[in-house]
Amino acid sequence: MTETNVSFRALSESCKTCSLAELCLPRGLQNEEMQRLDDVIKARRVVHSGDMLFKEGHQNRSIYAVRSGSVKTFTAMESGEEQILGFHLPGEIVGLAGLDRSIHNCSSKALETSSICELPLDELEAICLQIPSLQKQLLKLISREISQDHKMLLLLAKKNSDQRVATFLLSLSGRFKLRGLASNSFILSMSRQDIANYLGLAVETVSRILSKLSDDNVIDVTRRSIQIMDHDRLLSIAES
Amino acid sequence: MTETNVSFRALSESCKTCSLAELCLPRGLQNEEMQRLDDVIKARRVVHSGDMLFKEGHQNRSIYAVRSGSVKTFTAMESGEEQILGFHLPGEIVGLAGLDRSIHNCSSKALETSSICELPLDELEAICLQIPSLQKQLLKLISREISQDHKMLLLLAKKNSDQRVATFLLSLSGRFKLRGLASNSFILSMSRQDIANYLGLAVETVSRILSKLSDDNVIDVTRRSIQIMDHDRLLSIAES
DNA sequence: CAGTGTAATTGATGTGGATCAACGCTACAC
DNA sequence: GTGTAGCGTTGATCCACATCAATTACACTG
Repeated sequence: MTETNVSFRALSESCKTCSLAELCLPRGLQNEEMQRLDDVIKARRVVHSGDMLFKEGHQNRSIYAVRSGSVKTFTAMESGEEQILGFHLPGEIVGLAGLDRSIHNCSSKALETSSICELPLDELEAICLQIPSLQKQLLKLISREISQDHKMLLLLAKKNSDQRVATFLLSLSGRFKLRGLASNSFILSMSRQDIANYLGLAVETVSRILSKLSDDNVIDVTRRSIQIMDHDRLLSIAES
Repeated sequence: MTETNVSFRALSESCKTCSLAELCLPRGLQNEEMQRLDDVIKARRVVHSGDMLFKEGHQNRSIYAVRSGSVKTFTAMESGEEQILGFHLPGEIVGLAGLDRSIHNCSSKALETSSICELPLDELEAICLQIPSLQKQLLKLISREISQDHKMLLLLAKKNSDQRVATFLLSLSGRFKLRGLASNSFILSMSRQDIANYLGLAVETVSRILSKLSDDNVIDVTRRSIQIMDHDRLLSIAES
């Protein structure tokens, strides 16, 4: 997959004109405030598939907003194997687990060519004290992160493999919709391996379930391209 | 279990003299600042086993610090069954998932007679803007919460039942130690059912593993009383 | 466009932990 | 004391998913 899911969106050089502003950190800011946030953003850089945003164990100095493309965050077990903690789409913030400026307890890697805004914590913290609505939005994003993690705890502790895969597809679908993208037809930026790892399953199991869903005409799968044919059915599988 | 794990500690009426201050929100505050935090604390109330601190779906107006005893937080699936998200010991903060003052996405219930400090978000937010080191400590506690959730994601996605139970016991042990309590001999405030639910296992599995660990002289179990006999062995099981 | 490496699929088999069932222990009531 | 209820343990069986193994489908390279 060489092009991003939001390749057709203009990648503005400023939060003020960024089409993702309503989802991202600048939500609710006045024009002048947004300019100050813009000034904080250290760099809007482009990363490629496999590039690291930050590494576990390193000093944490920034959080990152995904502007286009997608990234994953993951942590290593004692044994060395990785556990994927989340996938992040445009408008989502990466690195919130390290807001206290200690060392990173997870790593982050681009899944495809992506555009990333870097926000140094020192400066972000400073303007948060001056712009209460920014502070508020940051807290909202943190709460959302924790809630999302809680949903995953529930998924991993209670749901069977069918429910996990269905829940995963619906989560992606919903997040694409929120971004004004097609929610019933999208490209997976992550491998089956990544999906399996994230969902606590074997690759073969994920593959088999996708095939079964396809046979049952609930979805249509062609390698990384997904079409949701029967959203209700998928939902009832996810929540069964 | 009728008495709390920290029943011997003085339960002060003020953060300034609270023995848990170094673990809790007031960490790093000056004397005068601590007084202002004290003023924010709405109530120091005593709850009993089974009492709810807050309920999923209700409006979120406060966070809570556990002063003595212990509580659990949990969320309900569509089907109604609960999933425990965490256990909270003295000095730990409950309710961080709802810092944005939306509605609670989980519930919290006391596991035993416990003393709880309630901090209304409106006022907490206000003095956070005035006391930067309080703001900092709050962020640290949030980061810790997210990190803890990430450890649980890894546990649920990758660890087998032996590793899960061993990891659980070591986590409790470490947290008791941090509080100056006996780390090798403690009472579980939660039922086998709660442990199993939290770890994504069946009650029978938890029971069997505790028995096996006891047979192997790694721990000693008598109902809810736990003694860790061989910490290193337990660690090697947890990380195997 | 043949050749190679990686990702994904599909089938066959094995197993860890769930489920079902029975029983033991402790606490509390009367 | 005896009864009873809830929690915890232990044993027998089953099954969902992992693992192992083989094959297929692309993507990339020269």
